[in-house]
Amino acid sequence: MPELPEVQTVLDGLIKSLQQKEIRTLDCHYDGTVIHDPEIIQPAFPARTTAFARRGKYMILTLDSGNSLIIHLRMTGKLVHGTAQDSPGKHERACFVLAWEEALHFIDPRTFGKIVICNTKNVQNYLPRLGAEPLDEEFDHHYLKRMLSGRKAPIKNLLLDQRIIAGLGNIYVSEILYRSRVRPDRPAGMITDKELRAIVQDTKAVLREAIDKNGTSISDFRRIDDKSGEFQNFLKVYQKRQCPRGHDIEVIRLAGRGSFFCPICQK
DNA sequence: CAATGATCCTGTCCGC
DNA sequence: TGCGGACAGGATCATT
Repeated sequence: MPELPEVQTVLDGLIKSLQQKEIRTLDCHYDGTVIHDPEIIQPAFPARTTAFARRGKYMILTLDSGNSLIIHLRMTGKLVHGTAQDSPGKHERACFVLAWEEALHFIDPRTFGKIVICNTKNVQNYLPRLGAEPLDEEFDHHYLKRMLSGRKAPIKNLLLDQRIIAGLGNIYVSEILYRSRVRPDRPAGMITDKELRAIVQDTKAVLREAIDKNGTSISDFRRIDDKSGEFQNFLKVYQKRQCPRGHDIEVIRLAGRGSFFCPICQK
């Protein structure tokens, strides 16, 4: 499940493998995967990428045709660098055809992923309201306190809310709360200042470590070169039976998702 | 507005 | 061997 570190890993791979190469076409092999803005500047292709950016779990590529690409991998999407001769695989939903028979294949078994091509001036219309970037200075305990004060929903639900923090998903929220020693079902508004500071620090630390390890490959996530990330080897509670201190992990359902935590280490 | 639940979708796993 | 059903979950929409 690509979260911020996985998206950043894919984006870093794109910056290296796509660079300013000419994109000749964007083929769609599954109805609904590629979304066209009515105000696309024609011809959209061929085009070259002039800027690569990430906002939350969205990748935004600025093209020199006046258009932009917004890519969201959702659950199972991946981009794989290959050749244009590869016949579309069973789960290939779209394909960027490059010069010299190169291609970027968009593989997405569960079909939730999306690629938007839009006029660059319309990019914001295709992005939802997103909260702070967790690695920006703006994301500190003052911000978190402001967003969570008075809220009664479990802390985990709100850390997953992209309108509050952009980029966290189920795996990293579980890991962050374990490090901060806060139970995921605690009402968010009741978290102490000291704990909020810990959550902010641990969020930044976990994300930086995970980016450093090229993300977490739990099920489908792969890098552009189809290699796995390595952070799955450093998870402490997610899908674990015991925490590092040997206590049994408890699994509960929050926000419709499996939530792993240590009932002894986390208060 | 806040909180919760259903929905989309398919590969995988489990029990029979 | 194969079938049905539960499960996985990011974002969005509907409901209370």
